[in-house]
Amino acid sequence: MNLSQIELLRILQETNLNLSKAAEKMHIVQSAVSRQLNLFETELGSPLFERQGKKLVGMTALGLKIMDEVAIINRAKTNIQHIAADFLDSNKGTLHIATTHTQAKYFLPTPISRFREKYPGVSIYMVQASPEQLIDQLHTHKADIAICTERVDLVSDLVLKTCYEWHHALVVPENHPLSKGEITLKRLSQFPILTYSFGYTGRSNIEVAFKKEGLEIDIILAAADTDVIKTYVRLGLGVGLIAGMAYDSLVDSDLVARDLSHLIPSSRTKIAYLKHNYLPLYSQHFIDELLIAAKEKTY
Amino acid sequence: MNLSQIELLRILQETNLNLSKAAEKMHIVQSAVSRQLNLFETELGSPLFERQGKKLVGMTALGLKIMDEVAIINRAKTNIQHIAADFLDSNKGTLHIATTHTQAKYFLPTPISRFREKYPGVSIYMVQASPEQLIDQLHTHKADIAICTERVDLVSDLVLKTCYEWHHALVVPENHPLSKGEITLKRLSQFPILTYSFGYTGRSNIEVAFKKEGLEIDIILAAADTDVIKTYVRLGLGVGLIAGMAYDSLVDSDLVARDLSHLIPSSRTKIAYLKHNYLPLYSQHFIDELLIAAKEKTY
DNA sequence: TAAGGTTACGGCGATCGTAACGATC
DNA sequence: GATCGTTACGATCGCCGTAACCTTA
Repeated sequence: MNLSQIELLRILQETNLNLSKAAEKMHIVQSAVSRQLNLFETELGSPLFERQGKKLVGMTALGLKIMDEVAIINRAKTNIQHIAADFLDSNKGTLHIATTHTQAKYFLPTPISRFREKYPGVSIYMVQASPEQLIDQLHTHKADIAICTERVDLVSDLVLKTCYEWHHALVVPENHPLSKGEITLKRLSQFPILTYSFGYTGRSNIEVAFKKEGLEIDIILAAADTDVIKTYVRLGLGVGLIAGMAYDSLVDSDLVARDLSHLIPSSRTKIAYLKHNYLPLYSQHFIDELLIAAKEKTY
Repeated sequence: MNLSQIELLRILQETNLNLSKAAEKMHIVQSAVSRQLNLFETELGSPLFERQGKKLVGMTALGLKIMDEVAIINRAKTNIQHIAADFLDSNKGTLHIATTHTQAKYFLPTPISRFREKYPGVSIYMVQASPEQLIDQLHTHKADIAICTERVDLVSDLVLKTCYEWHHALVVPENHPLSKGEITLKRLSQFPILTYSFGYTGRSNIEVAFKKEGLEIDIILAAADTDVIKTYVRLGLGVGLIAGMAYDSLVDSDLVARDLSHLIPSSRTKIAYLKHNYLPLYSQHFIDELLIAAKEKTY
């Protein structure tokens, strides 16, 4: 048994049990991969893969049992490499951040630019994704840290830190009836609403609030992106329900924002990363930076 | 990085950082070990060990950080091998049981002989040890399963199963004053006592019981071994406090046993094994056998 | 016939063993 | 001088790549 055989198993999983593609990923020829797999199987004494003819079509019971351990080994192996690299120069490295549009545009700029000043040697990669995909990005090691609001509570192998709490805001054009007077859910529900797509940026809290009161809402536009919402609010299509931090009093001076914290439950934006993954020192400092930035703002 | 380098690190720990002994354990010459260590250190970019001259005298901060991951990899590696071996022939293998004298003599014979009938291909090794050592036996992989009463609750990386609950018994020669009449702690405390060594077989519960009543006891013999206690009870040195299951009405017919369940809190004998270790099927059946035997008896 | 996998064979490189040397107690 | 570790060098064994071959969609 050796580490490349272990890695091979992982890669085979990623490539739908395709030896040729696995060979490509490992930068060796396909025959070598075939041989290594057979060697490993004969060493263990029984096959790890179901075969139809010569093609791999699935894993045997043994294979499945072993894959857990394989994942553990691969993780620990890269952890060792990361720990060592971090130890060598803790100011150098890469940081892959997965997040949604709202966070990327309205929250992250400050902490990221501060972080860049402290760690000019760290290359930052931003991966924008839908909330559902964020966790997957972590699991597939395409991202080290995910920042988002929805759907992160379910998974158990994540470390979660609450970053900040925020409220929704209503945005309407100036002179819109809702720019004045008391706002209630009932009054809100009488206007066509523009807000986030399902699964995005606290959308579920909006659902909950209206449902509780037994009110139907007419969502005529659901976007992943606050800017799209604002654009159509400006065009008069309806009223916008957006995250509080997404209202910029300078740029959006033609819109009126009104706090909805008394109507819609607050949302929590969270930082998530894999429990068993090594995070370099600078990553931990980045998280600190996020938490500091979060404290400075209130939405 | 390769698996033998990872294993080398583990073995170096076990051998007090002695390269020569590590080489011996790995069945290669010492120079090869030296080279592999240097290769690994240069691959990672910084040393893992503190050196005085050429001798290894400790681990660097990096080395210490990495050892956790090393342990994980080694464990997963042997797990894979065990899983495969188990899959190949689940009726063959070895089972190392660590336990104390009392369990070995009075509890284990039945479940072990039943187990041997079902799994004649499994070689059973019994490792007798003091309760303190038992957990260590698990950690050093000298034992797969530990069975004992004391001091197993502290450690977190163990799976614990309560095997059975038992009470202490008093044993005295026939015609001894305590062979008749009501027994109280106070009355007991007036006789010289023979019982288990500290840390053994529910001894701590005895301490607790007397201390609660503010009674001093005069322990004139503390043994790891019930038979020693009985022997000296027979010689009239004092009264014996032993585990209920250690009284055998056939062999010990010259002694009178009296239940102390109303005086001394009951003890729990537990089965312990490492959380992240693969247990072969037969081991799990052995545990089942233990639990069955436990139910059949009452002490 | 293209795509995926196996088997045979030759060559190269990684790693081992021998051995001589250096250091420390 | 005994113990422990490093370095040099030759030999070996493992693993890769090329290539021919097999099988199935």
